[in-house]
Amino acid sequence: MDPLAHRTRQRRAVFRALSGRRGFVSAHDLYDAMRSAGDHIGLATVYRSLHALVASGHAETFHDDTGVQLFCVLAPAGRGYRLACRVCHRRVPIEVAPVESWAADLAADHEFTDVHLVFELTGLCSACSSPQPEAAASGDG
Amino acid sequence: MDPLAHRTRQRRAVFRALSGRRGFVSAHDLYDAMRSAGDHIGLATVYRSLHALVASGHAETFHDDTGVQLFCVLAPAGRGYRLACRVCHRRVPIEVAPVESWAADLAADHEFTDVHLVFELTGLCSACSSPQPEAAASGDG
DNA sequence: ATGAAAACGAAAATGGTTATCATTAGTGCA
DNA sequence: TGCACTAATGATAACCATTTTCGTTTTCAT
Repeated sequence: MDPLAHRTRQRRAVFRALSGRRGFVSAHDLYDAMRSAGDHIGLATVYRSLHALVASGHAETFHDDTGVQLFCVLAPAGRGYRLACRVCHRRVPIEVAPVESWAADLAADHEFTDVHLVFELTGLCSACSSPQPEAAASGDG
Repeated sequence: MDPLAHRTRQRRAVFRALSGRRGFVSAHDLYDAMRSAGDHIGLATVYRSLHALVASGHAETFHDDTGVQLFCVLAPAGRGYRLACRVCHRRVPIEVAPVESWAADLAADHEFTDVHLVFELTGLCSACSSPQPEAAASGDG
């Protein structure tokens, strides 16, 4: 099934908006972005479309530390992973094969099947980290 | 630091109640159980105590498929990463150091700082994947 | 026992997600 | 192309887990 073959304009728009994102987004963020971009769409429709995309296997989702559900276009093996700057959104393609094989290996080792790997690596690129004030740099842990 | 050394009766009670549980519990479930058992305690206090336990490293928490936060006394491995079964929530502590160092290495290689690694590995454990009836407990996927 | 500070509990507030329902858009068929 | 039927939409209310509020109670140190 082709996600772009979805019946409605809105669902296609959601898929396109999600595809244009690097990394995971919350439904609300995507909604805000789409409205800002001029799309006329409702929050409920964004949620429905996102869930439809997940159900049909075109997107994946998980809940972050605060319980918010995040979405991302499904990354086929070997594609979609990247190192992204949280400030300027610069993306660096990375070779994630070792991690994937490590994960597959580990899962098989514990007799787990149907393994899902959610993986996202973000940071501040050299350009964005240089002039950053150091005030709130304290990471916990 | 001994979790039983917490200042208040309530916090001790929450720790004891959580310790008596085999798997993960939601704050509300624990609250209900404690009230049923005769404890006089408020919901907010259960949440506060649970979070304090997590913060002090005596419990761990994650969000299930529906976004509900579940708690459990800390597994021996300590770190937040694990391989988890999406059906029965059985967890296998995993050695994630190689991935962390790989990520740190990669980030440094690209001059990224303040790196965030979102990493989640889930699957179906041997018990849950073998005799899956496709009608009843079908995990959509 | 006494005072200051922290924790408590009940209830209200918060906020992300889902349900409702009148309306609109999309699909199949003549 | 036009019509009828069905599913999708969108504004808003409802939901519900979690957090905050705030007056009261408990704890810790003296």
